Amino acid sequence: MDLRQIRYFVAVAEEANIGRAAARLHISQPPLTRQIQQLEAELGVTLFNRTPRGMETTAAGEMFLEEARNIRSLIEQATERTQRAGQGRLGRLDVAIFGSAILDVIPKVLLAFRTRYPDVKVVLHTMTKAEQLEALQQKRITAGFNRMLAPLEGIETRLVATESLLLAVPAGHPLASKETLRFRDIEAHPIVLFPTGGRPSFIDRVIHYCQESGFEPEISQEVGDAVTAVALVASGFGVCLVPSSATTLRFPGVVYRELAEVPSGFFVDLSCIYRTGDRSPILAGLLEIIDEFREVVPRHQNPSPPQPSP
Amino acid sequence: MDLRQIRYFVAVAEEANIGRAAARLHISQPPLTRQIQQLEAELGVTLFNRTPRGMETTAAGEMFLEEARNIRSLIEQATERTQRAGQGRLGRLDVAIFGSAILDVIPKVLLAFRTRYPDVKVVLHTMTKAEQLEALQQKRITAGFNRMLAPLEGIETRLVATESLLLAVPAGHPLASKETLRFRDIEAHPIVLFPTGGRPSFIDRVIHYCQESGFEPEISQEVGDAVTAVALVASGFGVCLVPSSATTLRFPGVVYRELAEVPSGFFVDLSCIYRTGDRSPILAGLLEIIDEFREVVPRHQNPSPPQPSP
DNA sequence: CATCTCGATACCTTTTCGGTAAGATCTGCC
DNA sequence: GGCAGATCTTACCGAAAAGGTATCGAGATG
Repeated sequence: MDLRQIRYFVAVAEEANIGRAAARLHISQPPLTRQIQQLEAELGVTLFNRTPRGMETTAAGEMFLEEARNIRSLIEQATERTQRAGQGRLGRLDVAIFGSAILDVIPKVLLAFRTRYPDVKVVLHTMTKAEQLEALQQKRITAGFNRMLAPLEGIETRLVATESLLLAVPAGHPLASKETLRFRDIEAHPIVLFPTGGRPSFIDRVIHYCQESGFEPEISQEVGDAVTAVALVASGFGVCLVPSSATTLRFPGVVYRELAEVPSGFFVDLSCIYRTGDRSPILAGLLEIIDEFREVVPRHQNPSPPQPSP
Repeated sequence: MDLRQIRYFVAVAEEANIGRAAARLHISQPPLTRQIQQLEAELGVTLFNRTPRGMETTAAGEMFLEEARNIRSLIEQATERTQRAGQGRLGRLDVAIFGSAILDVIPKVLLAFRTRYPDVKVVLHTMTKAEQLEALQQKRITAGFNRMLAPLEGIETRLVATESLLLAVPAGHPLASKETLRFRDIEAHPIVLFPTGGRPSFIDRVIHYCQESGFEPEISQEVGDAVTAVALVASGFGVCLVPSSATTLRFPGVVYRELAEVPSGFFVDLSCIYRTGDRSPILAGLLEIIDEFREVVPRHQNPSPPQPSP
């Protein structure tokens, strides 16, 4: 069987006349006769009764007409869906985020993506940095969001946002009442760090800041993610350095304070990671949106060019 | 697009390798390459990423693979359903019956048909004889059941059953108690006749019997169908001649009596009517079942060869 | 009975499909 | 680093299939 034969059959069935059907198909009549005969031979069924007035569908022909129309509409649908998938307007986007990346900019990016590509199903997976890299290579996800990324073979990164760092302080804490807070002021106070697992991470960065400023931090506790860290701050475990987007986390008993006289490079990047050479148009659409958002993002604080202390 | 291309595409997608796919399709590799290229060109979409290890479906390719499998299964279904329709094992049978034909043999025939052809939907229409003939010509029905049919242009008949005639008598009626009942005994009693409309009908036949036996019947009432007639008999309107199959109608206060010394041709035929030249295999199936049933049918009475009165 | 309509058949031309041979590119191995 | 192997692509040729023209045959029509 052949789609041509199906198209021809429908024309003949609808016109009930080979000559007219041939005209409609822009071919001459004899080849059409032959195609119909071949179709009947292949199915082993008489589809038309030949009358002196033309062609009249049999019951089997009527059945085949119905199915033929189904086939044609399915093919139309297949074509359209494939083309839309090719343009990235239809399909599925598997994205991994780390625990506290649900804050602020990432939901905004994903919301914009879903609005622009309503027929792309966005599936969110929660994964650590290491899990994201593995999942990327196994193609279980198309993109991941993370911070503190070292350049890696086969993985590309795209900057989403650069965030300044704030200090989360319990409301009654001595530091909460100071007017201007300098980085060195942290020295005397226990500090909560995150995330555990997957070094180098933000923890190493914070320790490095402290050493650069000339002191060793007193580590109160290491926890898995920012949300837990801020919760511990609320309970009085100590203070904690968090990306500015964490201010979306309004925790009773916790206030966020900007710091002056900060060490150099006192900010963190949030990036999107994906496979090098991934030409998926859906990924391209996501990156495009990320690019649009990046210009708008740093609103809690300037993109923090390393501030020399006065 | 072409079913060949779809078949080829599925093979390549499943093998992820043009060479192996070509082997599976029993063609050489270059034509396969070309068909895939043509398919991609026609869709305007890249379906595969060419890697040094083989062919890897893109997201669009994945989408098309899914649709391609749907298309193939739909075509398989179309083929099978059409073939079954061609053999009369799938489709629809529109049958017309007259009011009281629901008795006895016709339900049995239709039940047997539905058992043998479970995928043929049987649709029953209630029509008078005239309506049946019109519906047949307009192809609204495939077959009808009726009695007393005159030969007609374009209509074929097939005998379903030949039934003897019985006399329906009210329980307390003088005739109900007689030991042997002869046809002439009817003479003194009012008679209920059916069906009205569409002469010549059973009514004329009964009147003819009476005249042949040498008397004019006293007509109590003419009604539309046998069921009504028997109901009137129960109410004391008179007696009534009914086909033997009417004994399925067990009406309180009505008894059925056989008659002796009957006129010649004292029976009625029940026939199936259909269009001359209708080659529908479903109709053929119905006629086949009717033929099988006819041999079994006359069980209330012998097929009633005209009995010469002694 | 001549004529018209419609589908089927015969025969030829053109298109398309599949096969063979050779090219280009990347991987992996010694 | 160069060479063998695998894989897809390109080029060209013969074979199969599709379409076109001319004609036939059967049934309807005036």
